[in-house]
Formats: sequence, C-alpha cells, structure tokens
Amino acid sequence: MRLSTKGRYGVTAMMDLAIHDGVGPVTLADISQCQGISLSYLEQLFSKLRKHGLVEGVRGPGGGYKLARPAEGITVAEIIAAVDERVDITNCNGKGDCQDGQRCLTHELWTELSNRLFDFLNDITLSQFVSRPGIRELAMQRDQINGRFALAKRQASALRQEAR
Amino acid sequence: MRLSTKGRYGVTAMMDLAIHDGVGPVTLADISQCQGISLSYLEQLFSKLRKHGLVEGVRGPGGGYKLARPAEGITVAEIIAAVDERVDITNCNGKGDCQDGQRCLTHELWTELSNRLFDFLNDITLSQFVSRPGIRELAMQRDQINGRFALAKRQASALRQEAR
DNA sequence: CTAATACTTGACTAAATTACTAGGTTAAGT
DNA sequence: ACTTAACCTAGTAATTTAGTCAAGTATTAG
Repeated sequence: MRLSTKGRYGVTAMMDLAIHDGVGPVTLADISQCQGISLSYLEQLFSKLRKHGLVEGVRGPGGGYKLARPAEGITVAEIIAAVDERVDITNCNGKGDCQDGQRCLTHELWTELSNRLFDFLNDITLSQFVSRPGIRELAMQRDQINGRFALAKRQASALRQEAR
Repeated sequence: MRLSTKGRYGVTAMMDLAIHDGVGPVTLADISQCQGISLSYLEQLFSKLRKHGLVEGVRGPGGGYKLARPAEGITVAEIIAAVDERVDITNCNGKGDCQDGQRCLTHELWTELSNRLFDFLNDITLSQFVSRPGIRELAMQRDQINGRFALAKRQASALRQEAR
C-alpha cells in the first residue's frame, strides 16, 4: 500500500465521476481544469482506471468517463491500487528472505500494519462521500459557476426526476 | 498524508528501536544490514526523526539510537510525518482556492478522507506491535543469528531481570 | 592520552517516479 | 463533413528517492 499524489488524483477524480453518476459522463478536460493537472497526465491515469474496470469511456461529443460500477462497490483502496500498480511490498519480500534466510521481524510487523491500512481503505467506498444529503445540489451550483453547463443542465433534470 | 518507502523505512526502523527499548541503543549499521538500505541514507532519516523528538542518539562505543519517548506515546502517523516533511495537502489548498475563488468540491471530500486516514494512523502506536507476547524473545533469537551479539546479550539480561 | 566507535553535516550522483508535451488514431454526435 | 472527446504512443523535464563520499565532532573503553 502506497499513497502518493498519483493516488490522490485518482481518488478525487473518481469522486467527481461519482458525484455526476447517472447524470452523464464527465470529460477529462473538466477534471483537468478542476484539479489543475494536465489533460495527458489524466489520460494516463484513466487508462489504468479503465483497464482495472473502474471506469468506462464514452466517445464523441457529450462523451467523457463514467463509473463502470455503482459507487457503493468502489473502494478507495481499489482506486489507489489501480493507479499505483505497485508490486514490491518490502525490500526483501520479493525474495522472501531478509538476510541469512531469515525474515526481519520488523518486516513482519510492517506487513501487518500495511494490511490493517489496506482493510481500512478498502472499507471506504465512493458512495460514502457522495451520497451525503445536498452534495448533488452543491455540485450542480459549482458546475454552473465553473462553466460546466452541459453537466449542470443534465444534473438539474436528473434532480427533477428524482423529486417525482 | 503520504505513504512511500521513506515512511516505511522510518516505521520499520522505529519498530526495531521499540523492540530493543530498555535493552540498549541500536546502531544504524545493524538496521542498515537488516533493512538492506545504505547507512548514510538511514543517517538522513534518523536526523529527521531526532529533530522531531522521536529518537535520541547515544555516542561512543556501545552507542546507537533509542526511542526518545515510551513506545506507547509514539504513533505511526507521527513517524511518517517526521520523515516525509510534506506540507502540500492538495494542489490548490495552498492558495485556498481551486478556480474562480471556489474550492472544488472533490478537494473538500479528499481532505475529509485524508483526515480520516490520519486519525487511523495516529491511533496506532509502536507499542501495539512490540508489546505482543513473545516478540522480545523472538527478537533476541534473531539478533543472535544475525550477529547482533551485543544487543542479544543485553536483551537476555533484561529478560532475566524481568523474570524476577 | 589514545584509539575505537558512532553520530553529524554537507555536497554530490544515480535511479526512479511524477508530471507534462506533442503528436497522432478512432468513434460518435450534429 | 466536421467537431468532440476518448484513446494511444513516445519522448522529456522536473522532482523525489536512494545512495555515495568525505570531513568532521563527541564519547568512552582501555
């Protein structure tokens, strides 16, 4: 388990998709503007997210990315693992030994801590953040301010339908 | 909150000190051998740990490093923060705004997740791992195998004293 | 005192990761 | 057709990580 800016970008981007889930796809250009990182870098990240079955791309005008699965089933740990693609857990773990064929005691303690951390993050889903009351409405307001008109429009009609 | 190999090195090294707490200082050369990283790199890490009041150096023959405080009071989050020295939490947070003077909603959600993660790691102390029954004895055995005779000797007499 | 041990500091280098740039191709909507 | 936006590839600048080298200082055993 590793947590870097890359993982943060992935998680926040996925939150963005989750907020607009069911409303319509979100373009990378939008996310790029909001997060302040380059479009091509986002493309790299989303390529990984797509290959791990977390998002789906929709081509053409009005296209973008959307969640491949409901937000309830997507955990933070999954997202981080997808963008990080890290295999090496410890220095010696690949070979299985630390020195003299013995694994260092501290490494065992570390993997235990690492597992606890994973369980913690694997228990947090996107929906936990997005399904809070009022979040959708707030997102719509911000979309209008930020010039995401297409999204805001679709969001508004989605909210009207929900109201019925 | 960031978690890289640097943080892992710091945590595992601190676990090593905690295991030998009360027994005597641990030399960086020992840790270097066990963790498989260079002595000078460890020196850099321990310089930070010392400046953050987590460890104390003992000079002269038989010297090394030891915990500056009891293991019960040292949390994993503290160690990671000490070696990482990271300030930037989000891309826009330094300036306080994301775009158009509005903070992106996703960034707020991220900081919330980040705080949860910090609380989690700040609740895990070194003693939780080290004070498990049998850990000290196991450490002594490994020290002998790994040629850490001085430590093993002190550890043994410490255990004898505990037995009384 | 002297030598051995171990911490301290700084400057410098190699490797890996992060982030970006520039050029495309492909699919779908108008 | 034309535009939009996903998708792909290669290269590269910037930053971080990890390690090296060298010249110190402090402590203590003998």
